[in-house]
Amino acid sequence: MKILPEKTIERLSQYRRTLNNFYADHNSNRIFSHELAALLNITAVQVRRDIMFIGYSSSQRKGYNVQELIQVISQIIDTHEPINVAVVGYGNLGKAITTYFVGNRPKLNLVAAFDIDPKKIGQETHNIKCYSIDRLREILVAKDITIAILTVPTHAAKDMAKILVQTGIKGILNYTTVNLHIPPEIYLEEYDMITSLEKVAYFVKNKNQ
Amino acid sequence: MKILPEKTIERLSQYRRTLNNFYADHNSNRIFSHELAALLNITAVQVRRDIMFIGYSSSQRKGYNVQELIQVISQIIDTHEPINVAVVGYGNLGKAITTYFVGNRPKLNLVAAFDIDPKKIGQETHNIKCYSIDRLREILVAKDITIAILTVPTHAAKDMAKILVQTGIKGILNYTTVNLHIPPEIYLEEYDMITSLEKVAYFVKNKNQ
DNA sequence: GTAATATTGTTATAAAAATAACAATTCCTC
DNA sequence: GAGGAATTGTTATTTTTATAACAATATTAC
Ligand SMILES: NC(=O)c1ccc[n+]([C@@H]2O[C@H](COP(=O)([O-])OP(=O)(O)OC[C@H]3O[C@@H](n4cnc5c(N)ncnc54)[C@H](O)[C@@H]3O)[C@@H](O)[C@H]2O)c1
Ligand SMILES: NC(=O)c1ccc[n+]([C@@H]2O[C@H](COP(=O)([O-])OP(=O)(O)OC[C@H]3O[C@@H](n4cnc5c(N)ncnc54)[C@H](O)[C@@H]3O)[C@@H](O)[C@H]2O)c1
Repeated sequence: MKILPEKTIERLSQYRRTLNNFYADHNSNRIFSHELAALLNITAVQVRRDIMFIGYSSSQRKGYNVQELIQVISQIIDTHEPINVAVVGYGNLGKAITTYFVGNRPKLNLVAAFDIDPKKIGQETHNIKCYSIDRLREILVAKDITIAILTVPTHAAKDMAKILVQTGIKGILNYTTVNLHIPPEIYLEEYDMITSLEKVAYFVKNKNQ
Repeated sequence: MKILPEKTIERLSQYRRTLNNFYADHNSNRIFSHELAALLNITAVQVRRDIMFIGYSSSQRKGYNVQELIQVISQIIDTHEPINVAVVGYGNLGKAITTYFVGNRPKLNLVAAFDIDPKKIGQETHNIKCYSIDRLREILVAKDITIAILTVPTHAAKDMAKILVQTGIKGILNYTTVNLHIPPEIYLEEYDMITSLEKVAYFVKNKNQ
């Protein structure tokens, strides 16, 4: 299948989460585009267009089959084999993420954490161990880890990204407040909380214009 | 000034952060559009266009004055009076955020945290106290808090949003994996880590297409 | 002092994303 | 079973965002 737009991929992830909740709550196997849209604060057309993109269709006038839709979305955004993920930097944020992710997605396994601090190394949360950063390459290979979530301190981010690239990582989700420069074949997603908060502040301030 | 595009606001926040770092590192007061762009992995035109939007200009051929540019950006994205922010839900993520924010932005003050758990109430990090959620309205008013960062468990998110709306909050930054439904005059920004990670996984998988 | 070069500022164009419009279909009511 | 209503699927349009093109200007090299 042709590669899908970024925004569609983001929404597909949200659709799946919402559909799972919907199924659990309503025990209904049918959902209309406007129902799904309302749950996500978007328009029904948007939903239908995304669903068109992924090539799924319902019999008209009946709404979508919830289970089927979940499956079709999963076929697109999940991989066949589970993807293994590591947290690099087991501090406040790294630990929060580790706790949070455990068991969250069947095909996205958080399988290791790394830190440089001897006090952190050896710690364990829900069977996820924190390893010494010195063992990064060894463990990445051994556990077939392809994605890293970067939560080291700002000053260490650049070097750590370099090392991750050298070990052959395929994707990085960067939560440090440093913009990384890595080869284009490695997928990089960056998120900055302060930027989000400043955005909220700006639009709160300027909402009546 | 006319309201600026969302993406420009996001980039302005990033520009300011990058400019501050640049100034500290290089002790230079001049930066070219292509330098700033390279630091952020974007194009020089994008930078120049954003700077045009905010009405700042350098004398041609000399690059931008770093300090001035920081100031102009600050005038736009900062408020005159500092904005006060609260974290609602003092768990793993809420605590991480609290620790992280302290002193980070001069005009964005994280001034309180809230929780329902008696064990959390009364805890203090860097002078930020965790209050009982029962005192939400009282403290929001007393401390003039206008923005809330929501980090309660999923099941409590909906109700908490309702309460925040009732107390007259102006903006919410929602980190729970629940899409909120609040009146349009309240600015809402939502971010879901799982969606980001699933996006990375998808584009890692489909990078060669 | 002139030509070449580098850089900005701005307009023009393209690409991406969202919304609107509407035909086709199914279901419901009578 | 005719007519109306609701819903999907798709094309058309608009809006937003990013990129390209390029004139204007300052700087540098000679
Ligand atoms: N805490 C938050 O809510 C938050 C929010 C936004 C961004 N961030 C960013 O996330 C990053 C981490 O924040 P935090 O609050 O968790 O900080 P933290 O200091 O609690 O954690 C950082 C961890 O990284 C470890 N570390 C240091 N150097 C390392 C290296 N070379 N290799 C491996 N591990 C190393 C430290 O030992 C520590 O455990 C920072 O860059 C911060 O800017 C944090
Ligand atoms: N931890 C992460 O890295 C992470 C990442 C993405 C999203 N999230 C989301 O953030 C939220 C919090 O995650 P967490 O890992 O910090 O969970 P957590 O359980 O550690 O923290 C939640 C806190 O909220 C408090 N709380 C419960 N009900 C409350 C109420 N009615 N009012 C006020 N406080 C209340 C709890 O006492 C607890 O301290 C969840 O919705 C989760 O989905 C967390």
